[in-house]
Amino acid sequence: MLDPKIVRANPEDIAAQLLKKKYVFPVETFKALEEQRREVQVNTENLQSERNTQSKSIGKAKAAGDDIAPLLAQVSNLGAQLEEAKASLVEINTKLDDILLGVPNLPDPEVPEGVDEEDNVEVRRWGTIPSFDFDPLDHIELGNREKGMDFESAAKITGARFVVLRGKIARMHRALIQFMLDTHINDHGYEEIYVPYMVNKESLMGTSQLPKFEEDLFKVPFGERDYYMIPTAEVPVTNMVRDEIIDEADMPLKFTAHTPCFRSEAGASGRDTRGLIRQHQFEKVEMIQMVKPEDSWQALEDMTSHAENILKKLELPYRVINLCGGDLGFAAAKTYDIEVWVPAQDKYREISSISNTLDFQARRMKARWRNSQTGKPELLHTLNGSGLAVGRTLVALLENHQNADGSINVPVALQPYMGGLTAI
RNA sequence: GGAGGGGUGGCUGAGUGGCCGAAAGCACUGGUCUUGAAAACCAGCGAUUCGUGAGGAUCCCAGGGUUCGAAUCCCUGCCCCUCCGCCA
Repeated sequence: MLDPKIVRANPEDIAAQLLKKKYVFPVETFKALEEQRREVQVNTENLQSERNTQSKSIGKAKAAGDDIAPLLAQVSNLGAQLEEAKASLVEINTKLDDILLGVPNLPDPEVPEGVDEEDNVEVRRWGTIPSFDFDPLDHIELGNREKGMDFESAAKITGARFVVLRGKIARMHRALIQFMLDTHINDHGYEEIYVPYMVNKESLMGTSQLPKFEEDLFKVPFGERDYYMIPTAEVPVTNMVRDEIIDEADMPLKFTAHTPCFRSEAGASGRDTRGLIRQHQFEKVEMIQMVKPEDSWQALEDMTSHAENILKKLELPYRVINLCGGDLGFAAAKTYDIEVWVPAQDKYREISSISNTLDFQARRMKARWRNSQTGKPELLHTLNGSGLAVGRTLVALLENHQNADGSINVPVALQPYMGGLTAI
């Protein structure tokens, strides 16, 4: 959520900045509501103040043994007025909250102008795109060898956009997870964390998947309320600091977690229907940092390099792009996507997304740290990034490292996790 | 699933329907003392919000209710703890 104080002070300016994200902020509605709010709030607080003093004097009179009947008569209609005022204040505040909760984060000035992925700006490339002296297969064909990748069974067991992995492919999938976690823990200084795969509404509000993007989530009814399957580890891990005040000495918090991710892909029917690219359930190793505000931009660069490092070790060619305003996510002020080369599609595909949300999520979550300079709690900054999406990494690995006979070379860094195998 | 006990400031922990935004301790900040530090002593120290300011409002798990007045009484939910049962 944006700082309501800043929005109030300059609604036009905020609206102009949000335009870069292709979001139209309802300036006039907001201003009108704000004006009403101010008026009704002052009135309500005056009534409350009046009631408080009256009640206090009743208490004193009673203690002194005086007759309180006339005093009671004085306050008799105060209650009804107050109730009315409170009710309309709640109504106005609800409307204002609805607006503010639906407003995306402001894009950073460094974010390029643009509408969609066409306008994203490439920052750098790494690696050499492989050239094959045979007809390379796609990951589905490669996975079919020895029934390593079985979409039919998954469709029977569950439905479309699920997969069954078997044998060496399943092992490689697991090896990738272990490799990524170990690298983040040992080389990049993250703490491993295991978290629930279902979360409550409050957590999703905190990281801002709710209230706007409920249709992207799998909901699980439980008793009187609902749980939701996590769409990313960002949700449970970031919410660790919800309603907390972190000691400055404990900053920054750097967590890495492996979790499955569940997405309804509601708006993507017909896209990437074949193969492992877009599934309802996929594994991801996530990096999360909670940092002091002055450190968050450096943290974004660090996290991006951490994700890149995984790809380098796996010998997979990639490029880093700076997302344009129109392609930027709801909570992000700036996002780097990392795209890996997918030979069968003859293009780069997203395999990681690293975002700085500044204090946007922290404000929703009331996640703060105690500034030792001021002694006061202040909002911290949260960042999240994939390091990496495991299913897509498997795709890239199979396709980029394939041989003419359909075997797959195992990159050196991954071999210890594959029992020393150099190829499968 | 059954039976009990709890949820109070950064932490621990008192709290009678009005004198409670809340005792006390710890932690923290400033000062005295000290070559410096520790200890001791003195002082300060919750958050959010409205207002230029004085000051006002709100917050004692959450949401309702009773009352002129609720941290305190009642109801519902959530969470935690103890015992019993069941169980990966």
